[in-house]
Amino acid sequence: MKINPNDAADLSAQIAKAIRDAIINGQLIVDERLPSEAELAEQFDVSRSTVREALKRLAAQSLIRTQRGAFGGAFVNRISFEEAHGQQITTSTLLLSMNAVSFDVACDARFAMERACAPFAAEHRNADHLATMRAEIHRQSQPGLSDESWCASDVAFHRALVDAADNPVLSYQLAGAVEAMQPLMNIITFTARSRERIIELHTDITDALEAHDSASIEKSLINLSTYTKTLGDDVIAAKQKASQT
Amino acid sequence: MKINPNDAADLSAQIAKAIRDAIINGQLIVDERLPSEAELAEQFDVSRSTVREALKRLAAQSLIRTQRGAFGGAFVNRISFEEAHGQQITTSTLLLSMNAVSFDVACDARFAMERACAPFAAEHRNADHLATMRAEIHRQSQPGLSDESWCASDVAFHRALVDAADNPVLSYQLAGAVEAMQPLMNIITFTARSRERIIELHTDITDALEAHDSASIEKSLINLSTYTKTLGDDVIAAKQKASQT
DNA sequence: AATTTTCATTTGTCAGACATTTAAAAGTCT
DNA sequence: AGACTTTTAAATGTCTGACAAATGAAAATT
Repeated sequence: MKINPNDAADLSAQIAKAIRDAIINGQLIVDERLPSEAELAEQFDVSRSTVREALKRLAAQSLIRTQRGAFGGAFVNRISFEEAHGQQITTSTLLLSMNAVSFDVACDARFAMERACAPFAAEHRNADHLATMRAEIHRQSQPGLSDESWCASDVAFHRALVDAADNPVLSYQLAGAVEAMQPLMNIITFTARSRERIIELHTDITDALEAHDSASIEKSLINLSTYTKTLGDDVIAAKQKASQT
Repeated sequence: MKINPNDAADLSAQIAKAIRDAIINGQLIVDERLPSEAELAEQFDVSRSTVREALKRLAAQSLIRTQRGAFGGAFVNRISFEEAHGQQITTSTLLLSMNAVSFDVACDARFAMERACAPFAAEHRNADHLATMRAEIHRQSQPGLSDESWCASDVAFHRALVDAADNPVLSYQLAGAVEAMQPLMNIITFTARSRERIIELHTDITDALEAHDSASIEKSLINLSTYTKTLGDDVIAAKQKASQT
């Protein structure tokens, strides 16, 4: 593990990169203990503070974890789906909010990916998934539900659909995309009428899932995507009109 | 921006979280300058080293960038698709390699997501995309191509297909998934015979894309997925047989 | 007016100190 | 001997103070 003296970047960034590369290409394996901060400082010929800044960078990416005490230190972390998922949400959420991604583009992406789950979900869904989805539909149909609760239930519904695919990689990718979309979805005001329509589509999806009918799931998801985009466009049009007067 | 005195976590982690939250919920906007390290140290009542460790954590997530000099400091960073993409690859690659994700599961996820692009790609593809894909197919058909070059070309081919969807959110998600899969794909030994078959399927995909025929793209992608899984299973079976003797 | 110099501010790095945590090792008691 | 307590060494966490290096603004000079 060497750092490049010609590199213009900060020393702590260079050291973080060196260690990160060692982890990625397998020179450091899961749960292996890194040398102590003092040893690393000596190896890289920098101060302990600089090493610490490098380690904090790696910790922020969940690449290492640290433990205090005599036999503690920094250990290569086995990154979990949970952690990866959390990071993906942070990154994707900011990416969408900071780069003026249009509602339609985000909506297309989200439902396209969800549609990708349909065949697997149709095959692997079990009673639990169906029960969760029907329970969420029931919650959604209760009058007086706050917009927040509605959205939370919507996420839970789609989450169950994704999980029905029984593929942790898809779940991790999709759940991240769905949650990252939430802030954008919040521009929509869900009227009683639109909720009714969405509940219809949710019911269609659940029925199709129960019938192992992948094609119908996809069809309903396309309808849902189209309808959601309509709602979004209406809000945007209303805003523009309001700003013109 | 406050830190919670009851939180057991490291001070630098708490401070990083406080600033991260402020960025996520919009209290700090893009390109806004954070207080100087000395000021932050005073605000949070910690030492400058602790503040610096917190800032390095945020820098590792591309949430801030720092600049030296009189009017420098830490600025809220507009995270780009490039950066987000890079981070996703790092995270996903490690996630797959560290969590014993089976070849089949990863393969299913990858091709399912790619299939999600098909309808959009069929609609938005232009001559450039087709040209890129045909050029990669041509490269793939050259004899004596090294395994590395073959894989690189394969990635470029699929990247072009994804980009044809003309949806940056999909591109960012998909390109990450495809690249993260590469290390797993490397277990496969691409014989001349298997390359021939894959080139056939690539040609089918490109032809269907040219014809705006989304359904055929999806069909070919399913075939490609199935075939790739067969190749993977063969390798795994061969390994098991070898280890038994 | 253009150029150069000075200067204040800020991040990057270093050195050394002490606090805190932790598990092993040593000691003590029954 | 075995269970419990104390000690101890090693590691991270935090703080202080210092200096280097970069950088843009302001002042001085040509």
